[in-house]
Amino acid sequence: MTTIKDVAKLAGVSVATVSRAINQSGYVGVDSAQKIEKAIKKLDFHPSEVARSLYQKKSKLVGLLLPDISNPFFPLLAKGVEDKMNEAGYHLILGNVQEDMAKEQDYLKAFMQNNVAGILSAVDGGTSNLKEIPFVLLDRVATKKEYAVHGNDFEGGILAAKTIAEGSPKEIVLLVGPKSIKGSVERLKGSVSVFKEENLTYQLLQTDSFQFDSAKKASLELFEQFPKVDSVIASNDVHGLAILKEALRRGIKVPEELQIIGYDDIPFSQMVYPSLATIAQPAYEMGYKGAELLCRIMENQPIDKKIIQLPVLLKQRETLRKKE
Amino acid sequence: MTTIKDVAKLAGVSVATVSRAINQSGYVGVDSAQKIEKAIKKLDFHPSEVARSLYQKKSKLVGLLLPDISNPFFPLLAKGVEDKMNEAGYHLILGNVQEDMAKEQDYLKAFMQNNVAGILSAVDGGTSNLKEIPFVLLDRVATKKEYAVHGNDFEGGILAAKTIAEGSPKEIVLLVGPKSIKGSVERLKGSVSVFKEENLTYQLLQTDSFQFDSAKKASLELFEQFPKVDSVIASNDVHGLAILKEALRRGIKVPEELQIIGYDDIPFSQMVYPSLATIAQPAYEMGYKGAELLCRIMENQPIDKKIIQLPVLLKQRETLRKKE
DNA sequence: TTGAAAGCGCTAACAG
DNA sequence: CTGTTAGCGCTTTCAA
Repeated sequence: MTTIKDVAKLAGVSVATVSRAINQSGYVGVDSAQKIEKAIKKLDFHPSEVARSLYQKKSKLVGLLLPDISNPFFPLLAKGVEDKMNEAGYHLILGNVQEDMAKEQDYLKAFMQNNVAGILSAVDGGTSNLKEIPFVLLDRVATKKEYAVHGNDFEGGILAAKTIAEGSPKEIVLLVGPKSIKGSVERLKGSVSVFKEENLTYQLLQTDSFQFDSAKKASLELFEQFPKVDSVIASNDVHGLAILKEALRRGIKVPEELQIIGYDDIPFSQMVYPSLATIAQPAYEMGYKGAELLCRIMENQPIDKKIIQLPVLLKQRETLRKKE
Repeated sequence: MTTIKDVAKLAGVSVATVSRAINQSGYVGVDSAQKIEKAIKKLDFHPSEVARSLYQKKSKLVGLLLPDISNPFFPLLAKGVEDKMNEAGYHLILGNVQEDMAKEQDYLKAFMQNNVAGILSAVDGGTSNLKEIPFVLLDRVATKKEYAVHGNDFEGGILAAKTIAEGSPKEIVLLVGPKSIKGSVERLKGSVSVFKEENLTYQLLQTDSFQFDSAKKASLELFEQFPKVDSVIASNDVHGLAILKEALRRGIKVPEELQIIGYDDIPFSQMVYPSLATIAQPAYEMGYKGAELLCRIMENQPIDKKIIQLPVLLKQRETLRKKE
């Protein structure tokens, strides 16, 4: 490993000067600068981030906590985060927290031990003692965190319900995600408000999580418990797709006999036939905006909105009955 | 931030003793140990990984390079890597390299600057000057790397072709992934060997990448260029699903008029109807095994197999015509 | 069994 | 404009 010392020696200057040159801080003579640049090239020198962050008590790393990387919504989110962070010169420590509180704590600890400059989290667990590390919550807004970027879940719930209402539903089933997640509750509220207004009845089916196994399970339960269901609002696209598949398997015609709407708009929702209607959340943008917000916090820039709510969007697709 | 010094002071010993106690290296008196433990608890002390890795010239971080995190194959791989690495006390710096050489180099540099203990990569680019950092290649085996874990692509190609051959194919189209990726070539070879043997004709359709946009494009091209196609071997499941969707959209009966087989076995392949037959690669296991191998290298343990080839497995599903 | 002290590679006063 | 120097928090000889 070549160090700043080697560069200094080769360039015939002191390490301080090299440091100044690298960081463009303080004065550096023109010829010194040239000699240093040459030496750096020659030695293929890259300053140690570790040493730098030891002194600065702040690294160029930020932590990213995800609930479930195998749900395609989150890779998109992660990509948004990654792109913005890379632009700003940061790199990510990834923490995939399978809804496991212990793992979350473990990661948070690791983040601190590595002097991360900030944390982005799409996990709603007990964010406990994060002292003063800049922290931005993504997607799932917990109790009362200061900074967050999330979709307008209430509005999403309304949109989904209104859309379903237009397909002359006789028996609606509403899948509800984990109650511990605030977004689930908001969506439910939104949908229910519509049903109340339109005097529609509905049934609830609680799901354990947003994950695959839960989706499969829910799709079986659905038809068992509600054999006459003709309209489903799924808690996310993974669930929506599972239900779509199960319906087709049973020979139920979609959307004639069963209409389905999902949530998220993951890429696969367009890759099935009939394509899954859904409420789109801008996952990539959410990540990107969250990262932007984090950058502002880290750089002590003025912040106009501490909580950014992104609009959701109805994607009319083939699992929807036409308006009468 | 509380430091080892604070602990030492509170425990009434020297920092050296605290260090020994933490790392269980060297002698520590019983009562010293107790006092230290108490002090650590009381101060909620977590040793700085940054300082440790500065001295050791090795951090508890490992780099993970992925070609495309939005392809569900890779999150699974990543999860395998993450699980094993966490068990071994490591954390991941994630690098999502959208088939972009510059980004890859950038990440590699960042990995070095952070003193990563090792690198796992599913990207086949120019791994250039990695000095002596332990390095394991995943999935896509490049030229002649020393350590790697990958699926048996040749065998996979054979399996796919044999399976298709059993469905009395009249017109076979074989989608070929990027030629720069060795796996694509191997699979092609495997499939072709079967067709030769069985005296079957086939057409090739080259695809640009393994990603979504490419899949959509390929699905359109396929039916345009080969309107009479009745059997498809897709370059991966994303492509397989895209073709399945397009076929259904066109009213083509699957599998009666068109049989399809994919590659990878991503979770969504089971979540469509008809479910997509595929050659399963054990993504999670591949990640896990790769991480295991890396750990062995990092700890200088003896290594029995430098290149681990994982078996692939045929998943008979509903997009396949029955044997006559 | 323990502590003093010398770094790991870099940055930031502070003199010159 | 530049160099000297004192750390950042931790580990590890080397004496005691």
